[in-house]
Amino acid sequence: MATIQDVAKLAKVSVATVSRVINQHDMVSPKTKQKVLEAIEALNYEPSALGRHLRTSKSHLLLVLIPSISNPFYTKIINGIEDTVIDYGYSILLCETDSNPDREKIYLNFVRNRLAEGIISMDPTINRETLFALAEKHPIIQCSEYDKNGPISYVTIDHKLASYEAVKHLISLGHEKIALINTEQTFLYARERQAGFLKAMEEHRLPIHEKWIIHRQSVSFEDGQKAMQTLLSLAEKPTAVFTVSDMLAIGALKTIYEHDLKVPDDMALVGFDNIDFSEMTYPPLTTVAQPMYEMGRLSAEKLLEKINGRAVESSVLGHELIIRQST
Amino acid sequence: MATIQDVAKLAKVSVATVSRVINQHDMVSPKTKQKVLEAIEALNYEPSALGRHLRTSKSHLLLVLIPSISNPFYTKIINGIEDTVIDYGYSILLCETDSNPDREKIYLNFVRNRLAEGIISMDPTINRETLFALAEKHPIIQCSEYDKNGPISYVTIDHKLASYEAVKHLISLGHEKIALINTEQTFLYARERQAGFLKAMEEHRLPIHEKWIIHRQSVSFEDGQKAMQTLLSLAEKPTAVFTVSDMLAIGALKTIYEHDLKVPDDMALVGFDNIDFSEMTYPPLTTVAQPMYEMGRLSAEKLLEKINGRAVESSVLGHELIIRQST
DNA sequence: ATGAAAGCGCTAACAG
DNA sequence: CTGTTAGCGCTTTCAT
Repeated sequence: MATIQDVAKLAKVSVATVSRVINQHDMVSPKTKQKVLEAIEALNYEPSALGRHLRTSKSHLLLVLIPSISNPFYTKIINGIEDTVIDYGYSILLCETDSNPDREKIYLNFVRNRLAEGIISMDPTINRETLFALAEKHPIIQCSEYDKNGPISYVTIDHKLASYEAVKHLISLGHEKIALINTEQTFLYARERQAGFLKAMEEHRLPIHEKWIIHRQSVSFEDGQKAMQTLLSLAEKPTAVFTVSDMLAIGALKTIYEHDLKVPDDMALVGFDNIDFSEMTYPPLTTVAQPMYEMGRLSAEKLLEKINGRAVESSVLGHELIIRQST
Repeated sequence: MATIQDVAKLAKVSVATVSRVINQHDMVSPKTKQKVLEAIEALNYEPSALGRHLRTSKSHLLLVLIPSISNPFYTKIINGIEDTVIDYGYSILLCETDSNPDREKIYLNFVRNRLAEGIISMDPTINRETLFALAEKHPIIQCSEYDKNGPISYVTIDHKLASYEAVKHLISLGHEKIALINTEQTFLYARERQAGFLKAMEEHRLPIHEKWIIHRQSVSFEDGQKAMQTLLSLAEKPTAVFTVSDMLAIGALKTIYEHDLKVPDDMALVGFDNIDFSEMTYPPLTTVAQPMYEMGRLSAEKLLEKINGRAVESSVLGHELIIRQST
């Protein structure tokens, strides 16, 4: 494998000149440049990223932390991130934490050992103190999940308002017995969306049954199925359900059919995220659209800004209630 | 940021000794080791991956090339890859090519410039010659998509047999008018699956209408919808459709409903991949299960073997026809 | 068991 | 416009 030395030797110039040609520092005469280019060509030379990284202390790598790559919500955000950073010569180290603290530790260390220049965290289960401590020395952006009064800039939507509107929609359709399928309230988004749900219910003096508020550990299809099974085993059943994720809603939908009930007649259903699948279900899901691609794009832009030493603000993006046939 | 020099100075030892402690080369006396450990602790020192990489010419990074992260088929494979490589201290550089040659070029270059130690390619659109040339100098494994007579080891299933069985299943149900929704035949899997389809049809002397074989550019929901629209606009319509991907099948399913037809009564439907969502549709999809996680795991293991200089064989894994209510 | 020193491949300050 | 040179932070002989 040819090095810059080999090229210099063959072109009969110094390594500095070769470096100048490579990096387009154009105070190189056309003929020298030509010689160098020919040598590069002849040796099939490619500058080593390893040498360059050490010298410049820049890896051009960004850490992206997600709980699970199986949720299309995250993959859309990743699309936005990747499309953005590639234009700046950066790449992403995709790290699925699976909410496993050991993995988290390994991955977070990538920024401490300079392998990554910064972090976009979408993992709600991550240890806050660790992240905050890291943020003192390294550029970090939180995407979707964030800490209101923490030191880290974030990109998110107004979860409370969004879920408030979704529940209001259900109420406007005449529903009075409304259930909530949520994840554990350790996550901010879960607390916020629950708050929005409660606000809408209270405003309309609707009954809030403890048994109609289900907390599941994650947002998988399976959790949605289980949650709906619980709901349907109740003596008094709700007529509508608001779920905090399309994945949960789709699982719930399946269980509803297995009980020979009809959506939305026997049970109305609202999801959250507007993943592509949500339009493909039967009936298509009413859901809250988050601007996922834009969230990714913006997070990436902010992180790059931060890496370049500039301060960045947090952003709260808009959402939209998409009304389809499940309500 | 503390370096190994700082640690050495504080502990009053040489950098070599610090390095020995860090890397557990234990010909270090317990007391010296203790001193070093204390200095590391005091300085909050973390070895720089950049320095280490240059010195060892190992980045412990692997390139994973996928056409699109939105397809759950790939995310399952990535799960398998990530779970495997993390145990060996490796991480993955996830690169979505979007079938864009410019991106491909950028990403493939990562292995030429030593940023990545090897490649797992799942991209069918990638330029074969480029990949083959690269494979002469760098460890590469092809996953799912592969080249039969190429120089690169691969992990795949028997696409032809799998689709043959799927179509036989349709035939055994009494269907005689069977359509195929495929992608472009530039991809090996598309050719193989089409061959399996044709073989089953010919074996039973069933009519093969040119108009019943649809080729779409990708395997998105939208392509499935469009393909089914084409099929349903025909004067003579098929009674069953075999699609080469669950994503296509799910899109097709939606279009079938929009035409007020019933599945499987008016139109039977078979997918491919057994993504989680295929069980969530109404009715659940009959599909061919690929061992996606295992494909990822095995690809990773083979790549790591290759990086360590050992030769590896290709593997053809088993598949399974999952019969559900769409047929 | 420990240290001195070379050098991985590159960039950039400085000199000319 | 070009060359010399000093590292970036680490690992690893080779001595001792």
